[in-house]
Amino acid sequence: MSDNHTLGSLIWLRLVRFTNRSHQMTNDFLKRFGLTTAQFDVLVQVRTFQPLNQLELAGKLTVTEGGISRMLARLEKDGYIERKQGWKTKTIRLTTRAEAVMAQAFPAQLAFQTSFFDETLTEEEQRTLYELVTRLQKHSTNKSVPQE
Amino acid sequence: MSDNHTLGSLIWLRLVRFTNRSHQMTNDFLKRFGLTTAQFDVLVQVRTFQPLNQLELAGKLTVTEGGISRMLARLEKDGYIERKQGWKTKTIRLTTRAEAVMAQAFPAQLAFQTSFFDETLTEEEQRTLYELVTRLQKHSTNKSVPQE
DNA sequence: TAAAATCACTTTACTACTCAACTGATACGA
DNA sequence: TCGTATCAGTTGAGTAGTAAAGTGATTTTA
Repeated sequence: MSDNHTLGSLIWLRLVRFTNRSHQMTNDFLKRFGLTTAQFDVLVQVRTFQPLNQLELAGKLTVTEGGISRMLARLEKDGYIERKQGWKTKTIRLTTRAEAVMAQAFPAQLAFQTSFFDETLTEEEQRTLYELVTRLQKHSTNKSVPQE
Repeated sequence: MSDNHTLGSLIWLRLVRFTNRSHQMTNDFLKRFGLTTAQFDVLVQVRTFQPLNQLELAGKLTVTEGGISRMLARLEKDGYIERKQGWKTKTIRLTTRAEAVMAQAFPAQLAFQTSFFDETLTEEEQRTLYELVTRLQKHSTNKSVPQE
């Protein structure tokens, strides 16, 4: 281990480059359905948890309220979601158009995403990776930034 | 394993949420040095590989040429880097100001980043994770998006 | 019951990226 | 020597995010 790196920092770098590349390729892949990676990500969450409000959705996507507000405005304009102002909150649902697109896009994207892993890791290795990454991800939601 | 998920897609989701959260927390952490995560990432690469040109740098950061062009324009304006027009290419170097900032920021950020891993995984587990992620990352640089 | 707090969401100004069209300099073939 | 190709970098238009201030309707409290 050199002065300039720790095992953790090397893992971090690989993770960032990998997720970045995958994000770009997923964007490219999803073009055939007229969706971006971020839009697809939102639609999957809405599809799974609808009806839900904006704050709940922001939490699930690890994005701020402001970010969700804009994103949903675009998706609404494009006819993918509906927002209904209820008692204090806006309730989000997929439109039938989005349901139709997702019925095609979801299994295709699932297969594409899965191929990244199936082409390099055995099932045993994937299980190990899932366990380690799950611990990391759960820890990161509790962790806070140290004081200055 | 349900109809809606594969092991690979579950790993992917955890990875995206984890890198996203870490990115946000790193932004927060680096504020004390007046840097963003993206700027820090660029400065580390320049520090390590200088002198280098913009295309080389774009490759290392898995970012497009256009993205690097804008980013470097900002960093130059803020006095962190210098660009010298050579035979066809622009050669990038850190300024003494950036060297001074990085001498402080680099070890601090290294320790912060490392803590994410040291607080949840044993050294043995980190070694395993590094090996698996390395294979994934290398594979992702060769892989291409399937035809429509 | 009028002022203050709360709550979900929006907006403003910004960073950071994408793709694709463009610039400007050098090289090269007819 | 005059197009033409190439090549590094820039730019325009757009998406996607951030932090922080603002809105507007309720609800609490003094």
